[in-house]
Amino acid sequence: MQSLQTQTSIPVQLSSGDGTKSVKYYEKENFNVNYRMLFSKNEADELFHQLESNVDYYSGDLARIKMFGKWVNIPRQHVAYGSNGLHYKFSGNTIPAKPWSSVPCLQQIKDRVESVLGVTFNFLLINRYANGMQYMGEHRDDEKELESDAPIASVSFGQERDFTFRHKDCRGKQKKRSDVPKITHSLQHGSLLVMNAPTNKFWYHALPKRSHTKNPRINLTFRVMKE
DNA sequence: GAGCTCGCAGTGGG
DNA sequence: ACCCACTGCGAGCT
Repeated sequence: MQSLQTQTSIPVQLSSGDGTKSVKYYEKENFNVNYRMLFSKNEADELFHQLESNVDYYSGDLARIKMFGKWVNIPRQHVAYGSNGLHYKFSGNTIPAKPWSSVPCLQQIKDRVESVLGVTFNFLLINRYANGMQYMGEHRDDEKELESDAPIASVSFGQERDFTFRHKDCRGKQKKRSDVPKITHSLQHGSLLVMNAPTNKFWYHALPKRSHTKNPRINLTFRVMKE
């Protein structure tokens, strides 16, 4: 495990280009995030293909959220998997988890993540961004049913996209502080990004629009839910 | 390379 | 966690 202490650079950069080593970002300001490649190019290509062929995303009511009193369609596709009757509550909606066995390659990916991290996950949210116009706005994963001490493991396939972090005190017109840098990092095909506690209490994250980007990205976030 | 313009990216507030 | 309005900026062009 290679680690990198970054004090000042904006955005934070990877220290190694070979793609096989883990990179740890600075732990100032309660930011504790690791990034590494998890699958070879060939493995990632194959898994991306299998996910594209076998994952059925939610539609209709399960693809909507309520925000500021208005129901809107999410600007991406999503679906959840997990053990026995778990579900995911956010923005006024409740997303049920399908069984792991509905898509054969999920267990393989889960096994790889768990063996690398030494953590057992019971829930998976898959988000698919068909192109650069699809995105996810800034938010924290603060659902009550998430085990808040457990890491969140985010595996990426397909189109490389930027991912951003912003400290909670550096938002809004009357922000409390402006001295904490915004962090931008690219998520590569076959990579693993791990958000460790307490990052999610202090930092918002987003997958911003990239209007020139044409190709789809699939993201799998493994979580630990209270059962 | 200065100036312009138009689209994109970022932000804030509902 | 979205949508919209607004702003600043920068790539591309002349």
